Amino acid sequence: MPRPHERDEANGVIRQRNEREILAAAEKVFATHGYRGASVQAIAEAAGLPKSNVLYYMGSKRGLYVRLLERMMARWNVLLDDISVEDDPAEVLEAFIRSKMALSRRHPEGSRLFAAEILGGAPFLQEYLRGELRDWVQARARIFEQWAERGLMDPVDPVWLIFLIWSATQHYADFEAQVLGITDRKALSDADMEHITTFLTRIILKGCGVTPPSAAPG
Amino acid sequence: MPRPHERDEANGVIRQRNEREILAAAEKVFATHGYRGASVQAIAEAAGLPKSNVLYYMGSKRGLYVRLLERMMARWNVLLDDISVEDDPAEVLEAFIRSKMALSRRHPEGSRLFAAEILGGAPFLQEYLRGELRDWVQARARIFEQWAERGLMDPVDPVWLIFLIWSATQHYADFEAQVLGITDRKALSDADMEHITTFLTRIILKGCGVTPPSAAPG
DNA sequence: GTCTATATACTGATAGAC
DNA sequence: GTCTATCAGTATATAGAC
Repeated sequence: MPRPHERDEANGVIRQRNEREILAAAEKVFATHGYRGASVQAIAEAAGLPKSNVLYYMGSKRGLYVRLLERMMARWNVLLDDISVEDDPAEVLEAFIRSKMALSRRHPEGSRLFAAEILGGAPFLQEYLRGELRDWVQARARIFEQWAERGLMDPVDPVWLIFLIWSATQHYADFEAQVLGITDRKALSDADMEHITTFLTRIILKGCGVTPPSAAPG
Repeated sequence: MPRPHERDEANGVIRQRNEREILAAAEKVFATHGYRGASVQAIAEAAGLPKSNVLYYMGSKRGLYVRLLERMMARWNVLLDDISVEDDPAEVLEAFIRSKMALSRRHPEGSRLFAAEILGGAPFLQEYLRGELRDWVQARARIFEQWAERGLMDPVDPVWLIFLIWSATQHYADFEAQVLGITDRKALSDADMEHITTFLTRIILKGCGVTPPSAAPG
């Protein structure tokens, strides 16, 4: 009878911790170097484990990468709650900008991993972009159009508006190195992020003719 | 006396053409896979040349990459003409957005190459970001502030405004795969780019309280 | 100037000792 | 479950035939 397997609970704990370490390390390495440029060796070193351990836990480099993409999509999906024509445009747009900024803030490596995947032509995410995400964008776009018909905002192209919000908010994760270099910072503080969120909300809401929430009576 | 070297002009033409092919191919491959992920082999195949030919012309992978980054910075510098407090904010901001969109349009691979470099922490561009580019941003920022003091635009943070314009315009090159997937297009047409430029100009100018050029009397 | 052959290091993945 | 040793394949770069 093998002795080392006796305490399964303990091993489960070790496994959990190692998997967490590997996923965190891999997210960073894939985000920095892209799929091809990332090596299992580099991931293992960042996780403080031998290379074969990483492959033992994750099966393959490809499987690990797909798992990370799916984890990021899941985080993303949390934000994708439905909206209705009856909602207040200002509140919805501000919540949209704010939650997207919070996601970039909480998961900068995941955001960069996603960006690297898109930059490389989205070889693993074609299906997601042309399916789930397209449907989500078009549903929101229809609501924006109805708001414009009701005179609650300018008749701007709703899809370009969504892309504008995405690009403006992702920028602070994806181009962090540029932002920090130019502004002579070592990191963006919570206060910085709050200022940027307020700034973007203000420009975008005013830019598409949405009345701020405070001015709209209940 | 060696014979093959007689016609230097002809060889010069071949060299020029090969170098051009290699640079174009390398820009694409580096943009797609990042520095580490790109292989000289893949670049050579894309250029239709043997691998050692690429290294013969370019010296090393690293040298080729740096040369491409510098070429992109040079293209960029063309846009960096000085502006003055006396200029019209609406005209300057529109020209800024329009020229940046044109650059993304003309050199999408270069734009993605730059994006991949920043995404990976800008290991080759630290100096440029903290020097030349920072100075350029701060000079423009000061002008924007003076415009705000004169009541020509809202007192928004000028640096965040520059980042907003950069992110919104770069998006259509860097995240092209996402834009095409979601909007069910095979490519962005010139008309699309013109619509997007008009859209962004409208939102951003209105968003920061700049009066459009037509409304401002000479 | 151009290309084949090769040197040396590293890649993802696996077999097998413990 | 964990790690060492090793596989075949590919990486950058160069030496040398033509």
